[in-house]
Amino acid sequence: MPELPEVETTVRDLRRLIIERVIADPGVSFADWPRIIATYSPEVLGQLIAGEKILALRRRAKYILIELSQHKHLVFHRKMTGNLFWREPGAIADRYTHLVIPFRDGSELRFTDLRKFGRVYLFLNEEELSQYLAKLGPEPLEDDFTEELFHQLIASRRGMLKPLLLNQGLLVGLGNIYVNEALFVSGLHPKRSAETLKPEERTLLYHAIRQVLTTAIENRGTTLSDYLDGEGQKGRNQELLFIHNREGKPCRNCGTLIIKIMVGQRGTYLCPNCQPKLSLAN
DNA sequence: CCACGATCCTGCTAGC
DNA sequence: TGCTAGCAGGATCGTG
Repeated sequence: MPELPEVETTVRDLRRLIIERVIADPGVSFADWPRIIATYSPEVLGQLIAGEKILALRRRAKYILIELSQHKHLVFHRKMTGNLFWREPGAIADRYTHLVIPFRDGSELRFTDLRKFGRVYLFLNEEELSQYLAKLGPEPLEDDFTEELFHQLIASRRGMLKPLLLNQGLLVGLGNIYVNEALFVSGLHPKRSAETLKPEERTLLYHAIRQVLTTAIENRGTTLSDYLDGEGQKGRNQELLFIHNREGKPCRNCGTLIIKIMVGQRGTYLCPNCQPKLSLAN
């Protein structure tokens, strides 16, 4: 579930909440599903992070990067239903908690995940970290993600737009919700082959992607059912979605009823009027 | 390069 | 009401 805006919101929250806190010894106080920890056993992870101070938090793609000393990094990916939040000392238990990292002050970092797809990694140095992240494409909201770069990335791709934009090797951060939204905003059909786009259509898509992500961050992310921010609170972008999860409802632009189809095995919402199958001028 | 299916899990709900 | 098939913010791997 969490896509770029949700991960960004969580990172900003946790930055305020856990930087400077020191991890207790041992560094793992609860772990009931060892597979959640991808790189070590719960015991070894607990030893490796014990006594470490939280120095910085960053987001890369949909990963939350927590920097410790000597460039050690705790890295979380929440996949579909994972959440990461900070709790005060003595806070009541959260459902679906599978990993707890205690701080010396008694507060906790809790990783919850209904479906158990989420993962946590510990990388011991910059080298290990960057090697793991090397597979990822550029960040769509960074300054170096120029319109020119986007044109280059997709101009000669023959795949359908929808699965292409979900590919984190091409560009990162988009998931099912925001791809659906961005294609609607740019008036493009999800099954259009990227190579059939005219330059002006690629430009529309470029700006739609950035607009949709930026707006969602301003609204603290989209909570359809499971997503919670760094304090365990819901986002509010779900009220502003144009088409995602709005099958049978009127398009906010033209009133045509929104339909749902499957594209690349993912539920795909679109307005048949605003997103015609072929380009308008052919 | 591209499409498709299976896989990792649990919970909810549409449809019978 | 009760059951069950299918789907849900992701990503990876194998096949053709």
